[in-house]
Amino acid sequence: MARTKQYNEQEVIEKAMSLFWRNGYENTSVRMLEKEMGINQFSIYASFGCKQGVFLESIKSYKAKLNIIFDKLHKGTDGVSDIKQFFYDSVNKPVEFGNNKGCLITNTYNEFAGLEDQLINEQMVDFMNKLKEVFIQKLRMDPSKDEETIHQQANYLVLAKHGLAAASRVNTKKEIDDYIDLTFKNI
Amino acid sequence: MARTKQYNEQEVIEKAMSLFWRNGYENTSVRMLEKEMGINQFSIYASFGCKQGVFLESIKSYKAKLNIIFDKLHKGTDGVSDIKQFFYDSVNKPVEFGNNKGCLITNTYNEFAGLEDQLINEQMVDFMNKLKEVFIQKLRMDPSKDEETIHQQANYLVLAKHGLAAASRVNTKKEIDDYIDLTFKNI
DNA sequence: TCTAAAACTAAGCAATTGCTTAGAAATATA
DNA sequence: TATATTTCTAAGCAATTGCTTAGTTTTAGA
Repeated sequence: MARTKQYNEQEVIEKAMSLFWRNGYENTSVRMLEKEMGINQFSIYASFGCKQGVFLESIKSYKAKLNIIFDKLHKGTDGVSDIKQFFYDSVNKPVEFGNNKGCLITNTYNEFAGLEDQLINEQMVDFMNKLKEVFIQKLRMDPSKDEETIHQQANYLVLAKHGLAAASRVNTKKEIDDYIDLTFKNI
Repeated sequence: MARTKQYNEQEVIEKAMSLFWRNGYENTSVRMLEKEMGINQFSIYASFGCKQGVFLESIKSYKAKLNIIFDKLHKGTDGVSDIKQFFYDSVNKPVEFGNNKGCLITNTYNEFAGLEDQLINEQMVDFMNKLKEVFIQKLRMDPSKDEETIHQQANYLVLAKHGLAAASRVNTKKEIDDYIDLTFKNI
């Protein structure tokens, strides 16, 4: 009945994600997206509605990638040391898929922290809660910890993970490793 | 010989600082600065050269304010517990001077982490190094710590401080306090 | 009191932003 | 093969960006 799409939406979102990851949301223009995604603005808007639509899809795609290390954490049976391994994975895996620095989610969290974008904030809070829940589940594996300690430590770890992601954009590997090591000395 | 300035440069920079602190650099336009500073664009450019000039002066002004708690840390004689108090001060004092969230330096650090702005990066690195130095000095007060431990812990604390500032923009007081407490548990 | 120099106002500059649209090109079905 | 329908190209939209400038107002010193 009509002409066929010349691009694959998942493929072009992957490219958009990489660009957003490198530059942040505001510093990525639709013209830059055009070039990176290899399709015209018309196609971008036809497929994703608006710039924010492209971004939200990019985040979804990123989360899907993250699920690899997230699942690993979920399935682990070693409690705290699984969380520690998750910290290491978080700073190492991103290098594997795209060589971009930091974490797209955390970068976004920081970029939008002051502003009040409901859609984006939802994505962030959702992610943070999910993270905290898994941490709690892992911490509960240690029977010596009471519930209050567990929640306190979970709070601590979520913020530490957040700080780690921010640090991984600029700090050296040694600084990062020192940080992770000492973080878990407190647990 | 000529007309006198109708504004005080330090006063208007104070207002600019508050605006940058709330919105970040990119999300603050020169039109917004006009309104907040209460002076015309001509005056802004005459006094500070360019938008970035206003920003750099704002950062200087912020650092000066920060010196109050920085000096307190410097003069302290209790080593690690001075650092811990500095962490508490860092999240409480900002509320006193302007009720803005987080830390302007850290916000800037995050906003410019990906980009490569030399002038701004200089300011950031300078601040981080200064911070690390004081931490090292305080850690050395404990004679049981060897130099390697001191440097490792200093690295850790700088990153923790950074994460804390980011967290203080969005997290609750309890989460923040949990974080500080655990951060110093094993230092 | 006059005047030269600085401070001000307000309009305007080109470039960039996110987004739209008119029209040409392609193609699955009738 | 013909056509209806979608995809694509490329130009253009108003709004906003950082910054400039022509022209007016103010004021310290001659």
